[in-house]
Amino acid sequence: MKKAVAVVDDVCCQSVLAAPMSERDAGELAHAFAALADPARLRLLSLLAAAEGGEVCACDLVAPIGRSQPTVSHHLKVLTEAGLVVGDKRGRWVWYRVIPERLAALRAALA
Amino acid sequence: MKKAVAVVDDVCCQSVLAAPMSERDAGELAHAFAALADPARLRLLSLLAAAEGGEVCACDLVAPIGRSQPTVSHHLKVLTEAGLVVGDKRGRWVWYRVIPERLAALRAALA
DNA sequence: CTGATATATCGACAGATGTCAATAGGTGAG
DNA sequence: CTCACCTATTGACATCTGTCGATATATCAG
Repeated sequence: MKKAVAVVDDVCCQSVLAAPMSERDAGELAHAFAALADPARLRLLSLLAAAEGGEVCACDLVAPIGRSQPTVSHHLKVLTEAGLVVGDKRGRWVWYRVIPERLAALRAALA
Repeated sequence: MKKAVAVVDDVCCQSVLAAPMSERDAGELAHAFAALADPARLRLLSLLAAAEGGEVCACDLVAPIGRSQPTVSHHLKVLTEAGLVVGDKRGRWVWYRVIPERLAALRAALA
């Protein structure tokens, strides 16, 4: 039984620069970088990272991003599936926070 | 008169995590990450980085990537416009190499 | 000049992606 | 229970993107 982030756990640790990549590895890493290849998602990440307590209610993410609520929800889903953020449901609200280890893994892939 | 890489020079140095990003900055950074969001381009980067001398003739990049010559040329153009590689024309051939500072800048944006 | 080779560009097309309006699902207040 | 509110999903649509075949451009050999 896989956890939500398990699908991307194995993209963590090899560098693009170390040795020629297989098509499969490159595809997985490309999918991870694709999660960063959108302005709305980068802004969501920066809002979460800069927040006090490290987490923000989804309801407070719609207005700053300047997109509709469904669009923001969509981007949060993409970030979640990429393992970059995680959402915690508390009553009616969902609080999102960055998963720094995942960002570090992508950073390491460029080193 | 701008140089080829000048258009992306200003995406270098701010971190996603430091503070909320503007839509404009996020758009530029997203465009940079988009260059990494393709398996063929990641494989091209890894081939260049792993090569002795740090450079490879474009003619030797087509077969390993498993795409047509026009497709590889297209990806090399995308990487070039993103400032990640540079091509040096020598006679009939073009030798490509990675620009490590540019990769480092993207890495820094995740730190 | 002519032909061969390397690279880039063009045109076309299928598939992926970002966006919104409408709506569904879930939760708490009264 | 009923209503208001937050979040996610669905459906539709325009745009972007990766790919290839065909072709253009450039360079060198003979």
